[in-house]
Amino acid sequence: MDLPERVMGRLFALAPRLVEIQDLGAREYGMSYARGRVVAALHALGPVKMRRLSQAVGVTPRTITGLVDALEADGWVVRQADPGDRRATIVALTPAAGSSFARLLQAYSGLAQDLVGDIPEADLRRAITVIELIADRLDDVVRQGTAAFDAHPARPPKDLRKKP
Amino acid sequence: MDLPERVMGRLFALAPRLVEIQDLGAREYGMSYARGRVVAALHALGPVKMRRLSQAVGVTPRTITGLVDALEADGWVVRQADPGDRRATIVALTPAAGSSFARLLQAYSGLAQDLVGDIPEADLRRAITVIELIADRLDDVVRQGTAAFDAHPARPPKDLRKKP
DNA sequence: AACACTTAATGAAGTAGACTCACAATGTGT
DNA sequence: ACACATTGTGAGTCTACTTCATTAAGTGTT
Repeated sequence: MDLPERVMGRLFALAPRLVEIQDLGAREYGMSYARGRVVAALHALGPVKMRRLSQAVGVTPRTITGLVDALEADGWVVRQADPGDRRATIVALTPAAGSSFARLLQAYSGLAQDLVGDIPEADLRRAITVIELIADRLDDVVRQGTAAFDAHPARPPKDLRKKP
Repeated sequence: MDLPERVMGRLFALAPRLVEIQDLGAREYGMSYARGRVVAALHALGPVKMRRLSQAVGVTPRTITGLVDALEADGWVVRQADPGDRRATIVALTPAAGSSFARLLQAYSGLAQDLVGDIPEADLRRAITVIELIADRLDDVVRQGTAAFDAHPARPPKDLRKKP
């Protein structure tokens, strides 16, 4: 088996575990994975409009409405009017949520130490480079949709699926 | 920011994209991400009991029942009686599904070439080592549940959540 | 100023995937 | 033979996600 395949295979296998560990962390703070991603985006971006938040998280605007509803009910975020655009809503972390999330980030920092703290610096730097390159290129692939698979004509074994 | 944090941060950011690209591939073949994982597990393991399949995929037995129901309706898998245990059901890929999935794997192989085919072999090997190490250790963390976070007492900002 | 067009957020309705709990059928050990 | 464990699934619920439709508000054109 060639190397590129193996790298991607390992990463694909790792992905669900990375999601799971984030899910565990989020639930420890009374959130779900999806809501945790919203809080993380807000932590990184600061107060933003709903529309922008939905793009950052990678879901439709309608989905963000629901997630923000839930986070607002639990006191994680507040909705504010946008002074410059009366159609828009600005979402912001509450101060309490900000410090809660900072604690969660600290826990992840400790986890990171446990996981890779003993690996030589040079190797870590190389790994970061590879991972970043994959992330950038994967971004393009995702943006172009299914183009990566279109070269290989694909059909399910039978076609008993419900028609739209 | 220290290196271990950065490595894990990049990986956490990469995870949703890895999932998304697998979702795209699965949908190209008329499946969803979750069903694709079931088919992938069957491809790797061969015919197995429902129970074992649920462990391989990492969901409850009840969830596998539903996924296999759907895959069976679309002709991806068949249920067979277990000769050695009349309680058990053995799930197997259909021949057509086997070759369909092989084509999907080929598409991923091409994708892997596009993504990291130009990276020096030595770097790829190092990256694989790091990723495998993380996967192994993360496995332990996930198995131990939330222990990694328990050191950091955590509360949501308010406690307005519905009580169980 | 009035018109058409676009954009922002959300209501309504539906689907998929995940969970827990309960249960009947079957297997296992004392 | 009896108690206990295991296997798969029915029933019911929840979260996250989608699309389509709607209301309100901004933007641009004549």
